[in-house]
Amino acid sequence: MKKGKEFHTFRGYQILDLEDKILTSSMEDYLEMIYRICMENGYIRINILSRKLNVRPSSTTKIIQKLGILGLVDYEKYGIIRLTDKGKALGNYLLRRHEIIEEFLLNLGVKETLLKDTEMIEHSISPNTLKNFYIFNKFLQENPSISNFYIKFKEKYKNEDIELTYPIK
Amino acid sequence: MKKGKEFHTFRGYQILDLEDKILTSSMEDYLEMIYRICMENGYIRINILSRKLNVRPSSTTKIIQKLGILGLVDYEKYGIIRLTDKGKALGNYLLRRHEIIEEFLLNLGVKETLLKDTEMIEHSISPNTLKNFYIFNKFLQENPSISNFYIKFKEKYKNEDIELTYPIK
DNA sequence: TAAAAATGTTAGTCATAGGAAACTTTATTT
DNA sequence: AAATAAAGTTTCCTATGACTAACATTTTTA
Repeated sequence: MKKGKEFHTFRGYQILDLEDKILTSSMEDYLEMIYRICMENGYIRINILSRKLNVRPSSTTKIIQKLGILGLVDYEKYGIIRLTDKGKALGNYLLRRHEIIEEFLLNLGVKETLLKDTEMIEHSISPNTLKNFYIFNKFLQENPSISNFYIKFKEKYKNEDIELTYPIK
Repeated sequence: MKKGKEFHTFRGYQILDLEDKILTSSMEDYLEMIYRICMENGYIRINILSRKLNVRPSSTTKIIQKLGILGLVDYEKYGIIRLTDKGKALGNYLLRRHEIIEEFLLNLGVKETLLKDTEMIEHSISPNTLKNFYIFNKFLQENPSISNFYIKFKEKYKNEDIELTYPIK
């Protein structure tokens, strides 16, 4: 009987996730970006998407084909990419998740690494943890005095050198 | 001139990280576990480590060889694994990081998925974000009345159905 | 101490998702 | 319309870190 406290490697978790998740982390990133742009523009092309995500078109083609098979985008060779209803629903969730995490990190005081940390955490947390992030955002929103108090509290530690960086080169 | 707002895929970030990071995420998981056990036991063996991380011994052997080359563990074929000073310093940091994140999530109300979320976030955040987590823990610790107030606040939303889960099967 | 069991290693396979190069198709110019 | 440029695709390659199977070594037990 496992105690539910079983450790796994990062890779191990990823492999376990494959079994019950529809999309891999990278596929989610593509879909999220497609959603962002299609909501404005109606469609997107391989090239633009590649540039937005800093990958080569050949990588994008491959992923789009997969998203097509999954019924998340409408797409045929050399054509434009559009979201299906299913793709829209999922894309909307992904963007929402992104925004909750981004606001959460912002509330905590994260700045320079905001985008990267958001994009990495997106793929790391369970729906319930996301909900907790969301509730925390709400908490600060509804209690501005605590929010301000917290901001002042942070200031104290701002320059304090708590060594929380890699100890070796 | 990039605006520092450049998006990347999950994979893209991982590949960028390889350039300036010493260890991959999985290697960090192995080292952290080695540290946990060596601090108690002085050494560890391939088999035990494999069981702890839910991987096969052949996977462990390969990673240990890499950690050996990096000078983080002392190890020779069929022998025991010990941490070098360098390995201890890094392992200590990794465990510390783990514990800060775990406490942070606990403070937010994460329970069932605590271990998995902690292990995933470990590899997702920058040192500065870790520091922000740490400061938040301190904040609640030093302000128990706010901490209690926050716990009550969470209760209100506990059963509220904010749909923050995958919208499709 | 010889046989059996447990432990550890090596070699080869897999999937993901990135890239380069060569090619095809579509769009733009002249 | 033909030539050129841009966009997209395909094929093949790479790395990581899982796995299995076969083999080697060490430890235990009879």
